[in-house]
Amino acid sequence: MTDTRAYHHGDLRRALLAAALEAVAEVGPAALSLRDLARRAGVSHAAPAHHFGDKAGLLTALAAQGFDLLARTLTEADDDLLEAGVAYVDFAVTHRAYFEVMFRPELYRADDAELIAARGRAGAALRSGVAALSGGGAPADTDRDSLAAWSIAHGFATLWLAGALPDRVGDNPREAARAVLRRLST
Amino acid sequence: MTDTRAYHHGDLRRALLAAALEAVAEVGPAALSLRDLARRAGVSHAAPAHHFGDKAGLLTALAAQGFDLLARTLTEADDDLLEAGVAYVDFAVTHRAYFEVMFRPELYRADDAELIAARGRAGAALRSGVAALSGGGAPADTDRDSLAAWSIAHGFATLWLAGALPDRVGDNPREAARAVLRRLST
DNA sequence: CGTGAAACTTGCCAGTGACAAGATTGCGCG
DNA sequence: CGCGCAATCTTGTCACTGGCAAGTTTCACG
Repeated sequence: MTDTRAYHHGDLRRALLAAALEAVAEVGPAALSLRDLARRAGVSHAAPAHHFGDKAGLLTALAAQGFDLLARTLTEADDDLLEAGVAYVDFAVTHRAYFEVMFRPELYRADDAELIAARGRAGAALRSGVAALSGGGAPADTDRDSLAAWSIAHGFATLWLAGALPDRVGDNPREAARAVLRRLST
Repeated sequence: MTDTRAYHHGDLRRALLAAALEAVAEVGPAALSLRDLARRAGVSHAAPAHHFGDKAGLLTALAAQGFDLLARTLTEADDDLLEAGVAYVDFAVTHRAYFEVMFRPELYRADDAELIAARGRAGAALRSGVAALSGGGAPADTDRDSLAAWSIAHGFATLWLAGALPDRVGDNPREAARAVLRRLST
């Protein structure tokens, strides 16, 4: 337990990102306060700016981490498209804070190199899953299929997080998602 | 042209909502500033509070208007499920400001009566469209089908708005949506 | 006409993001 | 070993925001 010393926190960047993840989960990405993060990490109110420049910089780092994690998650379930979709929804629910930042590009620097790379990896994982399933169809078909698969998984996840779905869908996101996602593959 | 007079604007509530719609389109719902709205309407910084209580109150009114508009839009294309889906996506793109507020319940009062009513109307329009198409199936099937249809349309719309879709989908949302939504009905 | 309520204003406070300038520390290089 | 320099962090400040309180103006209705 390396507790907080004066000056040279040692791992401030990571500590701030961890605090940011908590804070986003509590109040959402837009209401995030840099000064609150600083308090949580036990540093002064201007310390975060040194590591991330500004709020957008911090959220950019968070989004990149999120896309990276999503890419790894999707790669694991790559052989089964239905399970990849379920994994996508599960990711959104389990790592809600990441997910909420990732798809709100107006809050971060969408032209960040590291972020673009991580997002590309996630997209590739998705597309390869679709290609594996649809077999040797034309690339244009794969394009449309992956767009459809992504749309339905993303839509369900988003609606779930927004609490917009009717009560009858239950409280088990994986199960509910599986039932809905199945509609695509028939 | 009833220009702004001192005291008793006459139609401040409506003027503020209109200004809010513009402002949301420009900076997003989270970055909305009540004081900016007041300036746009030519009133003092505390005038909005009188009509809406606080920021959440104003966004509640906006969201309710949005759900009402969506319900009417969906009702028009009710007989054709595919076209209803296209209309949903089109609504999101055309009335982006409404759409972005509607599905961010943490920003407004989700228990508002008027809002719940409007949202119910939109949901009913969606469900009736699905029921009409799937014919005399079991209600449980209709449930799942409408969830799937809603998910794919909502997902595509959300991804489109977030700028997350690859460039190859083009710049015509209706056309692109139609291609993707077709995957569901086959 | 006049009175009470509705609509709007001015004034204030705590909190926030961003910036500037200063203090402290550790690391590399002689 | 020690010294200078750059990275890290702090303190101080400014403009802006949301929300509240109290005062002012206007309208509606008896």
